[in-house]
Amino acid sequence: MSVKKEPEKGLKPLDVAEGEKVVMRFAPNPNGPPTLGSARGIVVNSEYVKKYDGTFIIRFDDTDPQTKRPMLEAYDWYIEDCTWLGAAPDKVVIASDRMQMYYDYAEKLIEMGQAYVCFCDGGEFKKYKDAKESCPHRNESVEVNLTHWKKMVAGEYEEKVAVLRIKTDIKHKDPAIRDFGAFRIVKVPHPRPEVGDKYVVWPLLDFEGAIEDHELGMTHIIRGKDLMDSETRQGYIYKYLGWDYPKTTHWGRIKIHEFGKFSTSGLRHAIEEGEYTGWDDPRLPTLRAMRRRGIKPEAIRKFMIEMGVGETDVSISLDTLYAENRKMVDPTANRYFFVWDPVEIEIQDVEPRTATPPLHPTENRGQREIEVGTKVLICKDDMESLEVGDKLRLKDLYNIEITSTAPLQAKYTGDSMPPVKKGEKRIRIIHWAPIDGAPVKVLAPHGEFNGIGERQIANELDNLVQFERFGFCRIDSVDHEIVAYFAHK
RNA sequence: GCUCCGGUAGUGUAGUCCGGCCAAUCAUUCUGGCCUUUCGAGCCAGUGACUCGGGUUCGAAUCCCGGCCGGAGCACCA
Repeated sequence: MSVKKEPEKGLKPLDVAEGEKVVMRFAPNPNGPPTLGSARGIVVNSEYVKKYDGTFIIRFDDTDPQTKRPMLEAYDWYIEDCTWLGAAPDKVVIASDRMQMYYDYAEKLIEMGQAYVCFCDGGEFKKYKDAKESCPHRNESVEVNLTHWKKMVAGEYEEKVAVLRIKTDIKHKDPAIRDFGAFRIVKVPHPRPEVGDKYVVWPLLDFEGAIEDHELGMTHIIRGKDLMDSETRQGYIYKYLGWDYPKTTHWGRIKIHEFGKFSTSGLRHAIEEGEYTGWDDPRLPTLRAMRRRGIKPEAIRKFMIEMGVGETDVSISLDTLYAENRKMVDPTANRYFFVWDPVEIEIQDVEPRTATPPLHPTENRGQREIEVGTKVLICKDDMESLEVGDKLRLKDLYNIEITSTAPLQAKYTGDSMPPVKKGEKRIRIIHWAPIDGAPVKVLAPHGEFNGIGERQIANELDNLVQFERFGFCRIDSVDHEIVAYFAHK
């Protein structure tokens, strides 16, 4: 009766029947690499499957060789990225391998009198539909429809001439439901070589999905709310075939502030134009880019799970994801100095020495060693605010006082942190780099940064480090120069 | 035009099914403070919300009706 209102953690429970074995799927069209948007589907579905010890299936809905043409490499990329996200599939199904099955069911439905070949063009059919009237082809006999269907499959009609429709209720109050299309003709070969030009008649999503969800024994489906009407449409197929429909949940659109609106085809075009370096360019919302930047899969999982499954459209900022990632990497990320837009500063009255800043401010991970002569590099940004007489501290090195700005010069004023008097602001601390440090390039979503960093950064290949006062970066390569990908502050 | 769905702080969520424990949870952002060493990390604190109007009720974020706002479908895309 009175149920406690405990704050609920994670995903809401699923409606699972006694003894039911949960089967769920993620069903992308591989027309590009998985993005942060895909991650929601991957993570949430796989998380439910983990929770209920079920089966997680990846199904490639690749039945459109033309408009949203699949990309050959993307099939593997999906598996790769799912595995990276901790969502390795129990089973992988490719729709374009299963065409005969779709044809068999189509034929069966025609024989039952529940599907017909329609020769109306789009506008023509819409008129009938809007008037709640049958088109002339709807009442053709089973025999005639079968003949037409066989000619259609055999490639005897041109594109757009014929389509197979499922009979629903032509007078249904919702126009979206009335006699939807199930197959159309596309004479463009499929990109997969094993499929190629074997088929000219391709199923539409509502049909393909309906058949597959039943064939694969799906118990629960989570999908975008743009597919809400699908259940009603597909329900007719299920009714004709005597099947039970899986339990469905819908979620709203997800928009990410940092990336705004993007389309796979738009991104592909921009990459081809050389606007981006590739599908893992740090400015892109792909999972490959996230991985390269050092975003942990666990952070993405947590982020998506906490977002939950709601029907409202969400417009989120990546700050939350970054914060999650930062918590995970902060204890293990070593600290280094990286000076972008470096300028030289000469320090007078000082002996060369070795600075030994700690690798981490709180974890006891040892220290780095930096040889310092009489000159160091500091950021141009820091330099620009300096005036003669300013006192500041070079972090983990010593204190200086600016003596000249026109060649930038300072004098050494002591090793220890000056005591802070009450009410006074603590001395300004800036970071620096040795004059003979390693060249470093940072590729970030907000631009490219070039400068000099500590030489020891070269030992951190593939690790996530923090460049002090700059942000967390993954060291991507250490060849002639160090290349780092920016993760977040 | 027809049909469907949704609306809790800047953002995302918990709570809504089964009204009282909700002057509303958690996270993030923002602001401020702390730190013998990051103006950017860390630590601490603070600001900040039930779309509006009616109704039912002793009592409504929760139930009902209406308005407003937002989203989606009506494709030979997925």
